[in-house]
Formats: sequence, C-alpha cells, structure tokens
Amino acid sequence: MRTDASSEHLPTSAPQAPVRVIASAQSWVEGEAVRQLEAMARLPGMKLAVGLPDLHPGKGAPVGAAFTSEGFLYPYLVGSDIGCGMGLWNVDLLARKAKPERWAGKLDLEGPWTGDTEGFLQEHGVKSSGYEAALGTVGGGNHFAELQRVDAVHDAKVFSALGLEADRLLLLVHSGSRGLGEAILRAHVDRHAAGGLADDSSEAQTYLTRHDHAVAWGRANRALVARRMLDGIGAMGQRVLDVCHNSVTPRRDTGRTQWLHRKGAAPSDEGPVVIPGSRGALSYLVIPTGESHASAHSLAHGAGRKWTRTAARERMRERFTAESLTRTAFKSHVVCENKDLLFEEAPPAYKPIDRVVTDLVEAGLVRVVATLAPVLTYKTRARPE
DNA sequence: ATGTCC
Repeated sequence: MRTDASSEHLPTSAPQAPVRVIASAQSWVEGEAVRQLEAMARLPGMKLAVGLPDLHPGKGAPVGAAFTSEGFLYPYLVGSDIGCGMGLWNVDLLARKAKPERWAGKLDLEGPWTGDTEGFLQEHGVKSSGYEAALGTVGGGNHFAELQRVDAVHDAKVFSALGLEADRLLLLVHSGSRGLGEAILRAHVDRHAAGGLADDSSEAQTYLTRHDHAVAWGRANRALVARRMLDGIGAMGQRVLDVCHNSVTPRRDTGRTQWLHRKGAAPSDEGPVVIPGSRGALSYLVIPTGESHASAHSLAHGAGRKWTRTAARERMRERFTAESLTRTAFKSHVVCENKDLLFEEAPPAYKPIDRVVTDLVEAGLVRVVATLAPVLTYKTRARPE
C-alpha cells in the first residue's frame, strides 16, 4: 500500500475527467503512473488528463502529463521546478572543430556567475528574485547543458528555416528556476498541500504572478547557462528555441478560461521543440503537426525515467565504474563528478527515446526535423563531500 | 526538483 502523504489531500469526490494516455503497447507505462493520472483527473474542475509517452510516476502527480481544468488551478501539478524547460542554441563552431576532451577538462559552471547578473536579467526583461546566486547554474537531477552535432536531417526545409546548418554544433540546455520555483510551491503547499486554488481568488492571482516570474527567470537562467558554456569553449551562439515544460497557462479557446498544466510536457503550440534523449542517446528536433486539442497541446519532454534513482544507483554500480560512464556510445564526454548522479542518470535508467518519439509520430503529433548526437554533456563539476 | 533536513 502506498503511504504518500500528498495523496491523502486529494479530493476524490468529483467525477473523473477523461484520461488519455498517448503511448503504444511497445512503450509500456507503469501502472502507478496511470493511477496517478486518474487520481488527478478526479480533482475538482478537471476537464482532461493526458499522459504522454514518457509518462512515469512522480511524487503524487505523474511526470510526462498535461491537464486542463476550469475554475481551479493546481500549483502542485506544476511542481517545484516552475519554468523548467529546454533551450537550443546555434553555435558558430564547426562540429569537426570540437574539442570535447579538452573542454570537458576545463568547463566549470559551478557557483555564481562572476558577471553582472542584475544587468543580465534586465536585458532579458526579468526582475531579480533573490536567487541570483543560482542564475546561470544548471542544477541537479536530470538537468544538463549539452553540446551536440547533427546526426541526420529529416526535414531540410524546416531545418534551414530555423537557421541551422548540418556541420555546426548546437547547444541544448535543460534547466529551470532553481530555488525560486521551489520556494513558490513551498509557500503554496504550506497552506493548501496538494489542494488547488479557485481561479478568481487573490491567492491564485498571487501564485500566477510569482509563477510567471519564475518562468521568465528560468528562461533567463537557461540563457545564462548557455552564455557561460559558450564563453567556456570560446564560441558565440544564437538562441533557436526555448520552451517550458513545467507551467500553468490560461487558454481561452472555449467560452470559459481553461488552465493548462504541464508537468514534464513540452508545448505543441509554440513551434519546434527538442525532445532530449538521456546523455548517451540521440535528441530529436521535432515540429508539431495537426490538431492538438485532444493531447492538451502537449508533447513528451524527454525519454522518461524507467528505473527509480535508487534502483539506477544500485544496478549501475554493479555493472559499471563511474569512470566508464563519462564516455558514451556516441564517444561523447560527460562532465559529472558526482558519482551517484552519474549512475542515476545513466542511459539504461531511461526508456529508449526513439520509441517515445515514434509514439508521437504515430499519434500524428510531430514530424522529425533532425536527430542530434551528444558531443559533450555538462552535469556538474562539484564533488559531494 | 531543492542556497536539498532539524
């Protein structure tokens, strides 16, 4: 029996909203993740709950899911990393000029940026938050900054329309709002636990204002991570796209405002997105296709975890040395001086990304524009004591 | 996920 305290607060009286899991039989989804999705579908005001092919259990609410509601919004469904997302930069360096081994030895994005963070935020039109010491840092868990080369181009027209060239490096940054979003959710949970907010309440307004700030701050954070990374390799870059996969946004395409919650779900209504594989795997640049109402205007945001962090540590430690995991099947390098994190984030801990993307293609939701292969993944330079 | 737990 589960003893997750958060689920005790979830009202189960409301009728269940439609639940849809977009995943083929080949990409099995854990039963617990579907049960969590169904529990969320019984929240007051819920209209639709969608699981994407990377759906997996989370802390109460599942990850890889999108929810639309009316009358209420649910900060708990966005989670603590408000504004987390993926940014892609075009790098003005030929892939064949890459020096991953040399870069891996010297890149260091730990600690506060030594530049003018206030000025940087101002340039991006974002107010400071009190968390500026973390601005420009990647964070933990599945966050990373990864230099990539183009593996294959499948849609040359869209590829070049994005300003991309097959022989250039790209930089993909996955990070969020660090401690800022966490503090915003904590303030909500202290009062309401997993409960929602009436959308006409002043508390909802306060939350949304803070949420929007964290989303903007998270985007600026990715931009500064990119800048630090590019400074480290002596290159320049241009942002190609940046999308958020943890957020709640209003939609007014029906008579009444609907709240679209994304919990580890990329948008399908903001143009091309990158769906990253884990470290030693390809990432997919895709363009959304077709009508996306039934999929809550959302896409998978990654491969999706297959093993828990604890299980991954145990299983990987038995089979591999930490050292061996700093190189991948693509001969790319991984900067991760935290061994536990290296094991937790090892490729076998995740579902195969190609199956996740194929599910989206077969559901008519995306077309693959290009596949991107890792060259150098930066996780952390810091060693735990 | 987390200036991560007193």
